[in-house]
Amino acid sequence: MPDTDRETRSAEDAIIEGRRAKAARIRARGENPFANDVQRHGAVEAVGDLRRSVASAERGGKFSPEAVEEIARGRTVHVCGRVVALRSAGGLSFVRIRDRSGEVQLMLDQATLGDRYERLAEVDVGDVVEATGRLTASKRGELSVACTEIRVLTKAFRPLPEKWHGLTDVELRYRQRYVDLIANPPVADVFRARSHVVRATREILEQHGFLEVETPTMHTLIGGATARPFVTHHNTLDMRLFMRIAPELYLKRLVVGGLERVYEIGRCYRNEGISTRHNPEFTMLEFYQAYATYEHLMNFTEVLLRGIDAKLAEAMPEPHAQWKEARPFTLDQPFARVPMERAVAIAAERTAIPEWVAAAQDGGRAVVEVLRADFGERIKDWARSSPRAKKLDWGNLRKGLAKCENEGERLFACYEYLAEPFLGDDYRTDDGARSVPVFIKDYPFEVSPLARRNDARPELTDRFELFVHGRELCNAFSELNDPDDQADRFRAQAEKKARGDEEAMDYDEDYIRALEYGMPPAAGFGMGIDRLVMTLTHSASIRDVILFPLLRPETGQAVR
RNA sequence: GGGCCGAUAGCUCAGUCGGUAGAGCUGCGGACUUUUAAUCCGUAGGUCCCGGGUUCGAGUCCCGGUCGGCCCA
Repeated sequence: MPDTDRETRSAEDAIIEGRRAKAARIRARGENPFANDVQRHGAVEAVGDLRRSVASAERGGKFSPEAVEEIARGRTVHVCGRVVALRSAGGLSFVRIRDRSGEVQLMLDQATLGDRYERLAEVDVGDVVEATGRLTASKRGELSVACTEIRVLTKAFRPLPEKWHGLTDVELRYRQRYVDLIANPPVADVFRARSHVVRATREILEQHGFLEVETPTMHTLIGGATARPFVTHHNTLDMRLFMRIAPELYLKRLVVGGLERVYEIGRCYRNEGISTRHNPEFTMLEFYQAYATYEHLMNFTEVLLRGIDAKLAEAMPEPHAQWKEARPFTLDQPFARVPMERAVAIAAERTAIPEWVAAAQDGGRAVVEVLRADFGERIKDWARSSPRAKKLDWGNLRKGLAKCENEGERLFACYEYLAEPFLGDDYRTDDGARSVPVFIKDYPFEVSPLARRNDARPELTDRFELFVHGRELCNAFSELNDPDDQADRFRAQAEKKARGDEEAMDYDEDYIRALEYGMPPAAGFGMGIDRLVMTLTHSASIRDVILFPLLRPETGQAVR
């Protein structure tokens, strides 16, 4: 029962109709409202280059018309961009356009343009225009192109969001990122920063002799991390495939193969919840270096992060200065290095719970022993001992400990609930103003199925994670290259899986075979690029650094 | 998965005790030859997220749902 008569015309429809009518007028004159013959005027100049070309005429952000014109010497400039503001003062109009490099004002004078001045009525905010003219400045010191020509290159049918507030509806921002990027310029800066971060990462790794490689993203087994995978299917081979959760095992095969220093920056997929720190697909950097240990990699991590930040600062000085100021942490001083047992002991002391403080004198393991016994009634006193104790997530600490199957998992659980939430508070600069990144190192082997055991204390592994202001950023270790030990660890994982652990790894026979050919001693490193960009640009959500984050599909939207 | 919060014009937001749906920006018409969120005059624009309930009457109260945000897992 179609009911077309009931069709209502919304305000937006009316605007779109008006803009289509303007496009029709342009067509009626014999011009194309979707023209693609820009180059007939010669090369288009980036407005950022124009601005730089007359930089010496600038004083305190303002340009003097005489100084600009003297430098420009009447040369005709040719610019293209999107109209972001439109103001008319009668016979003189101002059009602000933006291209990838910045913004510039166009001045349109009725006396100069004559009849063509009226065509300005066909231009709306949001249109893409082309203009030619000579470089000058307005009386108020705004760098401007005094136009001899302007035309619509691309007519925008839909109106942009409100000019002052921009687009703030978070859902719309993610669903229509193209609008977000136009309406909210700082958003575009974050994605420019992301590109610089990835490039800087490549440059630094190349400098250190690493080879970039690409390994499969569709795996037949689950490995390299503990996470639930996405499952897919290959028709011809009638084979189940998993989207990779990590590239680790393939990269280490390449170390066996003699490439010695390899890295990959690529998409990984984890079939888990969505949060401000998790998107189902994300970008991971992993690198592997033969003849290095996790101690080397701690040093290199500091070099890498400072190097990336320095290159970002060089590429985007103004936004970087703002981000750096807003950061609650600093990269400028040596990162803290704390064994996990020590981190637990320190955290226990800070709770001021007498039993815990006493146990902490004998180290983190002793604290774990105290917690191993049932909390019983003591939990009431414990939880009230201090402001720090009140902040502990007691319910999950208890639940987490109950699930543990061994000493290593218990130490890790204690670390996770006692120490990790406070890393940003506990490791600070001398003046206390900012947090200092901290390497937590020497993880129990039971929670590190691919890491090499410590020679002196085989119940620990040569592994670290880096936390920047409490946010996990990197995970690295000396690689386990003993095929028999690795086979044992895989078996333990397979048993976990058989008991219903959906995040456990599969037994990878081919990987064991590779290790049996001999992998040189090596250390490997993983870092989430998304989280790194969040950290450096002081973004609150991973969705602010992923152009098109996963969202539920739109519902109830009629096809337009 | 749980808790809290939100959804009203294209955008940003008000909407009192349940009683005719509001503003600014945008749009449209007009004035203005140096604007900078231009200004001034006029004018148009609504599936109040969806479904149900209570009521003489629901944007408002109740129930269910959808989508989103934040926090926790």
